Amino acid sequence: MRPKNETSGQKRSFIEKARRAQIITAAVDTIAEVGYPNASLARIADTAGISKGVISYHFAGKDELMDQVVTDIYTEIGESVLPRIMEQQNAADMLRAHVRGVAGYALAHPGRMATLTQIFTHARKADGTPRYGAAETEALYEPLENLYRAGQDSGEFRDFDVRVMAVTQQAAIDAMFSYCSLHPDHDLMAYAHELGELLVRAIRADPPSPAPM
Amino acid sequence: MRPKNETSGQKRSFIEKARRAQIITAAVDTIAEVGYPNASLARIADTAGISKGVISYHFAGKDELMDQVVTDIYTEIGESVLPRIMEQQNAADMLRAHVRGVAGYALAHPGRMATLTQIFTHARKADGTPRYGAAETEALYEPLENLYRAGQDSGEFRDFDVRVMAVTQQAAIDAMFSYCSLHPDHDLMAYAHELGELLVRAIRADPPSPAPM
DNA sequence: TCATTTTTTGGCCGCATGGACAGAATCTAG
DNA sequence: CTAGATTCTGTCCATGCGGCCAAAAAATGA
Repeated sequence: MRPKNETSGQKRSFIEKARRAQIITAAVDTIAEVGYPNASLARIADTAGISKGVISYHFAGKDELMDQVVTDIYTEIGESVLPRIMEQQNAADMLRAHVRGVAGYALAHPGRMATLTQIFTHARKADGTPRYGAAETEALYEPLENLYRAGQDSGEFRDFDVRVMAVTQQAAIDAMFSYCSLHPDHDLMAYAHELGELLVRAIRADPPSPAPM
Repeated sequence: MRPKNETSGQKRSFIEKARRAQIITAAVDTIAEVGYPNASLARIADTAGISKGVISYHFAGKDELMDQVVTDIYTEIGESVLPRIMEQQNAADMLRAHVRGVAGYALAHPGRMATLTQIFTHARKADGTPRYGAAETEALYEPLENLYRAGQDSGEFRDFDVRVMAVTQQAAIDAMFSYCSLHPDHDLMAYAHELGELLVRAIRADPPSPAPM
């Protein structure tokens, strides 16, 4: 029986939420450590120190659990990065803030970002097609494209295909995490700084003249 | 018993090679169609129209089969793209030729490229770690970095971190394929052209003056 | 032709997975 | 204290995997 969450009120609901949160945390840690394909329900339960059946009790299945993990991390990233972007004064700095902000979040919450990409790349539906496909990535591209267009309107950025650039920027950021997790000696923030510069130069407007001093 | 391939000579060897090639082709087609996680030996054998045991007879295991698939496609790409790069006269055009050359190969051999990335991202060793990791990607980055350095030496390119750029370019190309396979309406060559421009601009030297006519 | 070798078949094995479930343990309310 | 609801445990199950193998089939060579 799933809990009713109706008349029982606050305390029951709190326990319920706490258990779910605990399981989600265990899922994140497990995926980050052993990768999605090896993060079985049994292993996640083991990490949480509970029996496997508890997961089935609190979640409809592995799919719902992964959905929760994704939305949890996703909203957390947004809350962390968006303010940093909004405090910038121009589009180029916003772009740089995006790259560095995401990198900063990854540093502050090791494994969270890796877990997200693990789920995105490995989770599949029953028929074998990727579970998080076009719709989810579209949500990532849209704000980037708005940023590009704002820069184009203000004259900061040249004319370019915003969709290609959005795909490229997102892929470049993903690759940054993959590479830095594989080569821990490479400083992530330094990488982010360099990548931000690459991206800005790729789309900035041509300087009308050799800017005089 | 595995064949000896010693005194028996040509004909036996030819049959052996043909079977292996047939199986490899079936593996590529299967992975491209249903994705690596669903491309079981049984399914690959089914695609090839043979019994599952034949694969075990001609290959040591799934790992060796995948190794063959990877090296086959990989050398084929090199043979297709390298000449196009070499006929260019400067580093920027070489970079553009690289992007467009890989895109052209993907168009000429649908599924091959997707299969390669499928194997890279999903194939795992027994312990769960990725089977194709740092060493394989390093082989991809090295020629790119040499190209960048040549451009830097000639003054075409500015000073930048060649490693970050190599990772970024490779990731951008991978993303191009992922995106275009998900959105078949988006023209791949047009995308490649746009991406080439983005990448060149990201690293080209600052124009010393508004180039006079 | 027929013995020998090479190749293929189809089924079996051990293993791991996600999910389901009966029953035990725990908590809550009267 | 007790009855009932809630939560947890451990086990069982069907499924699908890669790999293995005995025996059938086909190819080869004398």
